[in-house]
Amino acid sequence: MDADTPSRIERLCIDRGLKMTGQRRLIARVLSEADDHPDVEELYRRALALDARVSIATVYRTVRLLEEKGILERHDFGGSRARYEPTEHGHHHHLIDVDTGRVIEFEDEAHEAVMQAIAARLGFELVGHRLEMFGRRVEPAPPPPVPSKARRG
Amino acid sequence: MDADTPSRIERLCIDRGLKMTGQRRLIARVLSEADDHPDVEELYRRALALDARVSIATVYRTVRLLEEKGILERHDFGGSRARYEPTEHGHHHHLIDVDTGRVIEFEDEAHEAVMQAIAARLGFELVGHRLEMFGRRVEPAPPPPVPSKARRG
DNA sequence: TTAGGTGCAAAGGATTTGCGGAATT
DNA sequence: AATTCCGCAAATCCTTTGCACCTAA
Repeated sequence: MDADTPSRIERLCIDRGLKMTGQRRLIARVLSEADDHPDVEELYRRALALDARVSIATVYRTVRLLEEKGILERHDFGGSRARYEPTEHGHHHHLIDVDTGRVIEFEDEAHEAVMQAIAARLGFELVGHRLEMFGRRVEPAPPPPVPSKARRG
Repeated sequence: MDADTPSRIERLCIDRGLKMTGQRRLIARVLSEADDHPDVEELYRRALALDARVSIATVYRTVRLLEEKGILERHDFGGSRARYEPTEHGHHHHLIDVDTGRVIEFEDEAHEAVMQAIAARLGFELVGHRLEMFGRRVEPAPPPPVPSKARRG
């Protein structure tokens, strides 16, 4: 993606009337190019690699702002820090590979339907829900010698 | 529950060979009597009310120990601190009332089945999962003057 | 007796914030 | 020009820990 072309997230920011500074543009670009679920530390690292004129405080502030604007979603995948991803593709959930830490996204209509049904049964209107599954690959090749970084929250 | 009768949690601790100190007995009792999902601060408060000889550090240590032993489950309901509940009744999940903060527990076989199916479809063996729903009570009375509820993402 | 638990206060890690200077509309 | 933002460092919040003392087994 060209550095001068407004990134997808930058466009969203503009649409919502946010003042676009150099650092916001930068962070928006990093977010737009991410296809994973980075934490603030990681976003900061990626942003720094493109332009050193950012502070981690600004990344925190921006990420928070974008979450409030509905542009970003915050997740808790069990680690100690929050991880973010752009709100875009329809409602989906996450399967975390407990051996590698890799996050697989998925959506499932049956599941959505069940959610609605459960809420209704309990007398509630569903305004949101969150699902994380933790799994282990079924009979993969013998696991690599990479020590799993078991971080606890 | 009599203060001298071992609480349910205390029994579990004994079964797992944990050294039972006065503070552990106390915390075990508080946990056994809780039917909600208190955070450490709250557990500490309740314990203090029964016996002042506890420190919050011990509550933190105990809660962590019991979680490692599988006696407690830690939850993240969106607030800033972790909340705990005894591991007991079968696998269940939580519906958080977004207006009152109240937590409703439920279990649902259909949902469990769907979980398994999703994991299998993705080539994983399910080792755990976490589900939280956020909802709002549906009132039987006619809807308020504001007709359309703008769906927020 | 001895491994392990406890209290206190200090340390830690993630995130927020006050403030003076700087950039955007 | 007015408003909002940024960087820095200090502050917060929740949680963990080092250390000296205490206690269950």
